[in-house]
Amino acid sequence: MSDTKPRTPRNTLNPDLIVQTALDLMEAKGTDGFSLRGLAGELGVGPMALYTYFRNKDELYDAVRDHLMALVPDVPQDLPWPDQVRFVCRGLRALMLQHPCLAQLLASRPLSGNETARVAEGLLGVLRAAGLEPEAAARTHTTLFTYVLGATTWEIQMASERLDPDAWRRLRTSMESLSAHEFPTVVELAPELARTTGGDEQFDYGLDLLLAGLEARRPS
Amino acid sequence: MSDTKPRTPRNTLNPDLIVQTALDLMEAKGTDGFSLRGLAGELGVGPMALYTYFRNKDELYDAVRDHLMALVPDVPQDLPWPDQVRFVCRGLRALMLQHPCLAQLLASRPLSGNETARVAEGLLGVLRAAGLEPEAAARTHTTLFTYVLGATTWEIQMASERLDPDAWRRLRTSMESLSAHEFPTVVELAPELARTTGGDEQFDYGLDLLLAGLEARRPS
DNA sequence: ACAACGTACTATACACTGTACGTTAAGGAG
DNA sequence: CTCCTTAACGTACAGTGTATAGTACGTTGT
Repeated sequence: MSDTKPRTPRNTLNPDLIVQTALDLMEAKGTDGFSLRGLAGELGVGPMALYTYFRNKDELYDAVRDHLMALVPDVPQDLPWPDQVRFVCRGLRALMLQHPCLAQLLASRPLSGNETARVAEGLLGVLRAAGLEPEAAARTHTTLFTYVLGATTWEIQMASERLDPDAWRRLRTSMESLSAHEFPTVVELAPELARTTGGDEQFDYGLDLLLAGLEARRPS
Repeated sequence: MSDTKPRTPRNTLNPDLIVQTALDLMEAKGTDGFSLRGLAGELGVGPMALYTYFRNKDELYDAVRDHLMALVPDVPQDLPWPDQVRFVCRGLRALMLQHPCLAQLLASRPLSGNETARVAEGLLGVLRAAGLEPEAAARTHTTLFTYVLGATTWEIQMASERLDPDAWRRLRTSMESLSAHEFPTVVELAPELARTTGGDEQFDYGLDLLLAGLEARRPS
């Protein structure tokens, strides 16, 4: 009977549960709205309980990132190598679009963890099998990764801007207030720029450019 | 005599002074260490004084971004167009490396402001003059911009990781602890990956890939 | 069976953050 | 001189991550 204190029972927490709940929260309330206190509250636990499993917020972020990277599918082996490259890059982009927090997690922390290594292994293996020398394979891998990162980060950023009607209208008016005399090309291409910001076609356009450059470079 | 309160005299503040001081602070203490209170303190003023000139922190960020974009040089007119593209992209990257906060400012806010438009005008003009159709010019502009953004953001991120010897060593050991059986290519290419992360050569490699793809695509 | 121990969690506290709200005084206009 | 706009102020609020110390539980050794 001794109702000393309604202490939460032990072993209610574990890393996987924390990571999964953190991920859910990030998607529900946005990456910036995520906080350790909010996460602890969701788990029915004091904020400091999380420090039993993660040394700090950044380490939790790393765990969430690796948890997400596990969802990048493996490369199919029965495709020409440029299509394999497309498969990996599109898969990573699709995952970033589905989990916008992944973009920030990838951009703000170094790559580490087994699942991240698995994705790198897939792409690097494709490039090596395509006949690229070690240095070219490494450079190409970094190029492709940073392109996917930049393009998709930008896409997510623009999409989230469109969601806030106030910010979106202010952006439109600031665009329209540009001097057509000072910036003729920007004003002329404004519709195209707005239309080509984001979307599968835009992403594939840049990706194909990189692949075309790769093929043009190799004797093959 | 009435020494009521040592109020700071009026008109000590103006937008340019605030922006310049904010920029100095961001470079001195890092983008994350920057705070409105710190900025106000540096200016010898209460935190709320800043709200006379900027509606919130984001608007101040926008002003700092545009202030920095003014430092991107204009495109020289007497060059072949691929070199003009290189000039703009390298110029933007150089500025981002010199002012690391610019990377975050570009990635986290939409593009607006006259100086930002000026840079876009320069690159778009080059692409149009090179014979690209409006849509292709817009797509290429977005591709180039997102590549520069992603590549340079990543470069800055990696460089700052190297500065913290503790984080750097943890990254090395986590790399070395990867199973050579599970990730043979990653382990094999680890030295190349480490060497090709960042640097002018890596940036130009990707940029040249994009330009080669562009030239291969156009009849010319 | 009972005491000891490590561990999982809690409580409190600190030094911060951005900013909403209301106040006050300086400078210019009438 | 008075009035009014406005630049800067002070206070307060609801947050943040996390350092430090304390507490109750489950397991283990005897």
